[in-house]
Amino acid sequence: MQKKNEQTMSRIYDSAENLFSEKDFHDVKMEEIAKKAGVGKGTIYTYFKSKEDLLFQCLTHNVEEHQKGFSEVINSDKDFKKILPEVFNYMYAFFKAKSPLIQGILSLMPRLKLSDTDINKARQMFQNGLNESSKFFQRGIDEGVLINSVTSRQIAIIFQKMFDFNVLFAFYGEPEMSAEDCYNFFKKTFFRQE
Amino acid sequence: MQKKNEQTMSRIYDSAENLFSEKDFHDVKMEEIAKKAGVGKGTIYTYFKSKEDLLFQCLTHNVEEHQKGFSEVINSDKDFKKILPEVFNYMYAFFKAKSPLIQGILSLMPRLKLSDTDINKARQMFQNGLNESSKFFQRGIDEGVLINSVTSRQIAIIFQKMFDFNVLFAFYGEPEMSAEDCYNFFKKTFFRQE
Amino acid sequence: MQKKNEQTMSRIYDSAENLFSEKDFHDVKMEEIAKKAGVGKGTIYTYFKSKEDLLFQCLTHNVEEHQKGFSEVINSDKDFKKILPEVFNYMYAFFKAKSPLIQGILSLMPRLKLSDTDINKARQMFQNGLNESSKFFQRGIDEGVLINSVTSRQIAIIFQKMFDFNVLFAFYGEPEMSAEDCYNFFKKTFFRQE
Amino acid sequence: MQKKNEQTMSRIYDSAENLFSEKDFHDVKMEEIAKKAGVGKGTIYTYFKSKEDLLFQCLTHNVEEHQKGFSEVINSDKDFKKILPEVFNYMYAFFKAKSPLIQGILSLMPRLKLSDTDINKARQMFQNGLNESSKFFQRGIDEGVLINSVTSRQIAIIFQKMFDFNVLFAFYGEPEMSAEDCYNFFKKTFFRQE
DNA sequence: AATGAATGAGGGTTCATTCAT
DNA sequence: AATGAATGAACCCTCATTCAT
Repeated sequence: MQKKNEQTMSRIYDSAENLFSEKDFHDVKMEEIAKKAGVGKGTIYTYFKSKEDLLFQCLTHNVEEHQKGFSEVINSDKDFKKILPEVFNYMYAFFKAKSPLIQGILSLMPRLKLSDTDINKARQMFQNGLNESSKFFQRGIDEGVLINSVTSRQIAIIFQKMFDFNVLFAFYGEPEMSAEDCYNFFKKTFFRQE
Repeated sequence: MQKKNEQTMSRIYDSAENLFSEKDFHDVKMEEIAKKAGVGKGTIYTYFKSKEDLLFQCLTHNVEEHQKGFSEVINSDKDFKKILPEVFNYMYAFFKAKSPLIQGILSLMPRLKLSDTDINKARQMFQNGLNESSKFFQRGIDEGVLINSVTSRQIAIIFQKMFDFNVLFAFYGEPEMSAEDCYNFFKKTFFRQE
Repeated sequence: MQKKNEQTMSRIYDSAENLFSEKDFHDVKMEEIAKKAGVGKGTIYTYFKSKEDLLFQCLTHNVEEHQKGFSEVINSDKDFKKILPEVFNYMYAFFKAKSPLIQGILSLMPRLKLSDTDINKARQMFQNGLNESSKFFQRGIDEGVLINSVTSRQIAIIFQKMFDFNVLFAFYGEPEMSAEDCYNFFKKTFFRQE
Repeated sequence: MQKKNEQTMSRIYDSAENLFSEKDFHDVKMEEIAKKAGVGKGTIYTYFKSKEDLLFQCLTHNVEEHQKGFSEVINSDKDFKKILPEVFNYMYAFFKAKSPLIQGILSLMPRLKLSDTDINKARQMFQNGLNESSKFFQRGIDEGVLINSVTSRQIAIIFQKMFDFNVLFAFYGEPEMSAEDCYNFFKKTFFRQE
């Protein structure tokens, strides 16, 4: 019984994440989510309180997964310079898939009818993420690879934002930046000049 | 479309811009716009074809106004270093007010039922804006103030994005960046080290 | 002053009659009527109480005009058989142009917010029309041209309905009946067999 | 489109047919249909794409049902003269109930946003109806009961129109024709004189 | 008298959510 | 637990009518 639940829930998650990542919250219909998940519309409400809750759980689900993966990548023993390209590949793939989902949340969050507990949970989650990547970039600074005129926390934020650039680029008709482009750009901007 | 009363239109613009800047397209109700503008619901449709058209016109209206103001600021005779702080003040104020509106458009644009003419107009408008600011940053590069490891166009894009950072900052519970903070940050990142 | 009024009113009549004859009451917009009449929307309300009143006045206007013309045609001294083709030409032209207007009224009438006076006026008008044409067909019966197995009044009603056949014919994809076809049909149906 | 509950659909059909038969398309409100059907407003949209679609389906539904019944009546083995009064009873009852609905369609059809498939289906349906009754009247001609100075097709059309006479009669304040009156009238008009 | 900008009641339609099965 | 038919609040938009000029 529990197993079947897990599977159904998982299918709903996948479907919802896919759709929320693809389009705006209001343009994703519950019916669509149900259909893609291969379940009835009512079933979703067995697992999630509301559409907004579903979005929120998706975010949590995604970000936690992401941060687990991200931690694995950055907590390698190799030195900073060796890891960095991997980090970019990882982030690039993640943001390409999930950026709209996260953007959606960020702009929706203020109006989300969520409990304070939930909001704090989200905040904490993001905080942890930022802390984690800050530590990583601090390592870069400490190893003398990155400039120290900006803090590791600032770098971490810009780093995240960087993967959103493609939205603008697409709009301007510029070619998209590849993971490698991002890496080179980062290098130019934040690496210490020899 | 355009009928008579310049003032009514202006009031609708103001109201719509305010609301579209404050929340998501789907969460702004026509009635709300009308109420805030102090006009009847139907009046809006005397000036704008649809809600989507209204959003689009708001964008055009805003961006054009912004670019006029921006051009005035950057096309001063003073040298780059003197102008830069003013530019930051200007951009900061503008983005603080309009960033959500522009973000909204950017994420909505692909699904907007706009004529090709309108889309091209928008694209052109943004292109012009980017070109204008690119030229400005090129001046900074040419005058030896800015690093030349990134192109002026890239700087222009990062420059724009920078004013979005506060959205993330607010979410992380970090204190907002002031215009001056932005300026200092920019200096640290893009100024040539002496 | 009075003259100018007459002219404006006349232009509104023409415009409204045209449009009401062309399409359904609800599909004719006041703005459209005003535009076609070359007047402002508000002007119509100087002459007519409401859209429904306008429709009603149009009908009255038309039917009275029609009946005046019709009377002229049938009250000729020529004998019945001579006049009949002319009558068909007249009716055919009139119904081709006005049938939708009249149909519109007939189906709308029950819900028309008209004063009892107005309704009685309309009823009287139609009654007069029927009486007039009944008299004519009675002449045909009396002159031994028409069969006497149906009353003149019944003939008069069928006669009117006949000109509506083309609506059905068009729908069935049959070729329209010309005035002459109508005449021949009438002859076959109502003429006494020699 | 078609979901499950046959009964709900049936209730919507009945309600819509009633109302569309009673008044003009534009004067029938979806809410009214829903209320009369004892369902929620939204429920209608589970079964019908739009108001226009509902009207169209009503027509199809009615006409098909009518033609099935009509066929049963006329395809009896009894001879023409025996069947005819039954036919009149049947048609009279049907048109008394449905004529306004059909009239409504016919005048609305040109502006209905229907697919070509739908329009052709409708046309075909009406054609079949006409063919069926034409065949019947042809039998009357062949059996020497009806005059042959008009074609069976023409008779079929007049026959249909005859049941609309009451609309005009009501308007003129004449007493309605009963089924028997219609029959007698038809006899007078189309029966071969002995 | 003439205008047309302004109005807002009203209607069609959507869709998150519920609940009987 | 799962379903999907049913619901109705909510929303965009239309258009007859009004009224200040």
